[in-house]
Amino acid sequence: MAKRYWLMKCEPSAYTIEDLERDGRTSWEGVRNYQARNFMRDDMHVGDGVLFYASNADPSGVTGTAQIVRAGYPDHTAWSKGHKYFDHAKGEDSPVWYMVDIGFGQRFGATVPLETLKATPGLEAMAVTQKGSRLSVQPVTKSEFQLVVRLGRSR
DNA sequence: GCCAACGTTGGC
DNA sequence: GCCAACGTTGGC
Repeated sequence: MAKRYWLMKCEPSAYTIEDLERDGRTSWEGVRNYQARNFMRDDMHVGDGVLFYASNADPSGVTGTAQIVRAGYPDHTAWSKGHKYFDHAKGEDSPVWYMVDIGFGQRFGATVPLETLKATPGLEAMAVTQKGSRLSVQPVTKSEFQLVVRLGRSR
């Protein structure tokens, strides 16, 4: 299985690359979008690379990297009553929502801002640089991943 | 905080 | 199956 690459968004008020550096690894629960769910359930594999993207941040952008350390498994928070991600329509017998675990990779010296991503040749096709793109889990190519890492390391 | 763009829901 | 209404996302 060839290694794949992903970009995952999170608001800093929920979780940051600094949190991941401290924790070492974390579970990526709470995704309630079918397209993102499909990527996590079907296409993510241990060892895949992840660009960690801070949304609604100042500035928004890629703050570091991670890797998949556990492939897709049912998101139990969807059927935990009272949990903030509880989804009453779904039962434990037929999981609808999935999550993965990610491990810390590296923290960039500074955020690679969205503005920079948009202005960098070779990154034009990234979903995150498209207007109106809201997908919180999205595939990126190997060259896009490597380009962003290079931008991050030089900061 | 504003608001445009998007995804989902539900009436018909 | 259409589409208006609604809730959410996320840049600014």
